[in-house]
Amino acid sequence: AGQARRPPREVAELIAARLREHDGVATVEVAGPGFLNIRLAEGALGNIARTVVEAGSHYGHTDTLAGQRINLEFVSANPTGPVHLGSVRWAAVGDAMARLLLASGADVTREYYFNDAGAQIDRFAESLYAASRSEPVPEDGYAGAYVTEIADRITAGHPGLVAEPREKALEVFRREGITLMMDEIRTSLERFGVVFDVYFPERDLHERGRLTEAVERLRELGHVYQAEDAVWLRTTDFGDDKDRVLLRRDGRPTYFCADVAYYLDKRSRGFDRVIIVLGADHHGYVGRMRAMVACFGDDPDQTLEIPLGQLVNLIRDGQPVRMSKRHGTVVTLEDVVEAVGVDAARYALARSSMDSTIDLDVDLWTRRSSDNPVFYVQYAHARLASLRRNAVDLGLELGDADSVDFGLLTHEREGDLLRALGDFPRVVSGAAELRAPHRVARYLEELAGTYHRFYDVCRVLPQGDEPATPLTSARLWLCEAARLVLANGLDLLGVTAPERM
RNA sequence: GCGCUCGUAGCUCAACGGAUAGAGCACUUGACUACGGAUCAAGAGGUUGCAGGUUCGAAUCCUGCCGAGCGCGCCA
Repeated sequence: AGQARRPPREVAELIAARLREHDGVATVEVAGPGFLNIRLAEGALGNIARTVVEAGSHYGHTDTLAGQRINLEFVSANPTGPVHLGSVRWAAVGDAMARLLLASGADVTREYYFNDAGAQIDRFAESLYAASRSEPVPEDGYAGAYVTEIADRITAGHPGLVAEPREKALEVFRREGITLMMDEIRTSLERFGVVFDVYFPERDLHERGRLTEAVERLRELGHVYQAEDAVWLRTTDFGDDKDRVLLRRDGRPTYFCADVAYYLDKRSRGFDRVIIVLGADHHGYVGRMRAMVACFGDDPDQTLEIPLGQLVNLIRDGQPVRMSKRHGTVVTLEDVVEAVGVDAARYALARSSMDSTIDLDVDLWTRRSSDNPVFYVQYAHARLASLRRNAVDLGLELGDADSVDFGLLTHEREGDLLRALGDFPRVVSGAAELRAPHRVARYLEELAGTYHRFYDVCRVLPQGDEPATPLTSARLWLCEAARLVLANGLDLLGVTAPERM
C-alpha cells in the first residue's frame, strides 16, 4: 500500500479480483484493514496430507537461507568449571537455532570457543594446586567439589607431583585441568544432544601469531594508535562508548584482542555471517564487537549478529535456587538433566523467547500431565503412533497415494488440521530468519491441540466389523502427516518424539 | 551517574506495525461401554507498568517517568 499510495482496502480489492479467477479458490473477501480471506474450494486442502507424507522427515525444509555460510557460536563456557544453568539455555537455544538454519538451507558450523589462555586459567590452576594440598581456596579462585575431584584425578595420574616445585606443578595442573574440564563439558553437552562441529581453543590464536596479525591489519587500516604506552583500537569511530585497548602497557594482548583475531579467523574460514549467542550479562560487549567489525571494513549489520538472551532461574519447591560461584554452589547442566530430563529441559529452555527471563520450575517440568507442555506435544505424537500401530493390526497401510481421494477431507476439523500442517514450512523458515526457535515450540503446542480436536470428532479407524472406507484411507494419510510434522518439529528442538509414553 | 534488556490474565508465557491482544495451568460447568480421557466442549478472567507522541492503525516505534535484572577494567 505504501508503494501504491492507495488505501489498503482498495489494494486488497484489486488482488481479490485476481484471486477469484483461479480454480480451487472458492471465495475471496476483504476484511478488516485489508486482509484477504481466501476460501479454497471444497477438498482442495486435502493434498497437503499427501505433500507432507511424501516429503517425510524433509517436510518443513526450505531453501530460504540457501547459500549463506553461517558460523554459529554458543555456550563457549570457560573450561574452569562445569557448564552452569545460564549456559544450558544457550545450549538448548543455540542448537535449535542451528537446526533451524540448516533446515532453511544455510551452511552452518556450530562452534564452541574455549578460553584456555589468560588469567582465569591461572586462577583455575592455582585452585587445583591448592586443592591437591588441601589448602584453602585462593583469592578469586574456584571453589566446589569438582575442583577437588579434578585435582585428585590429576595427582592420581602423576605420582610425585606433590613433590614437584610449585611452578612445575602448576603447569601440569593447568594443562591437565583444561583437558579434563573440556572433556567433561563436551561429554555433558553431548548427553544433552548438543554436538559442536568445532571446539576452538583460544590458545591456537596465540600460538599461531594471529593476534599480532590482526593488530597489524587494523594498523594498516588506520584504526590503531598508541597512548599511555598501550596500543588502542579507535572503536569510537564506529559508535562504541570508548576506545579499547588491544595491547597492554606490558605488551600482553587483552581478551578483546583475542576476540578480534578470532573474528578475523572466522572470516578467513569463509563464513559470511558470524552469529554469537550471548547472555544479557555480556551486552556491554556488543558495541565494541560491532565497531571492531566495522574497523575491518565489514558491515556489522551483515556479517555480525549477537542475539542476547535473558537469564534463567531454577525453581525448586517454589523458590529460586541461589547460585554462588564463590561458594561453589552452581546449578550445572548435569543437575538440570538430572532434575527434569533432557527432553523437558531442552523444550522448556527453547519454548520461550530469548528476551524473556524464565523460571525453570522443576516441579512443573517433571510432571507427567498436560500442564507440562512438552508432555502435551509428545503425548499427541504417541497417540498418533499408537493409531498407526492399531491400523497395521487391522491390516490397513497407507498404500499408494494415487489411489487415495484426498478431496474427502472436508470436515471443518480436518481443514483446521490441514491448514496447520501446511503452515509448518513457513513457521520453520520464519523462526530461522528471526533466530527464534520458540516459535516452533508454540506452533507444536497449537498443532497438538488442533490434532486432538480433530481426533475427538473424526473417527479414523473402522469400528467393530465396519469395513475400511476411502475416508479411512484419507484420514490415515492425514494422521501420518500430523505425526510427521510433530516429529519433525520436535527434532528441530532436539526433543524426542516417543512412540509410547 | 551513564548504558543495555525486560514489564502482557491469578501463575508460566505467546503475539514479523494490522482483524475482537492469544495458549496452557489454576477456577466454574459439562462429555467417560475410552481408535491412548495424559482427551475434548463451554464459561469466566486484560486500562498490555504509568503519562504523552508518531501512524489510517501501537503490546510492538519515539520521549519522559516508575519498577526489575544486568553491564560500565590495560579482568576474562
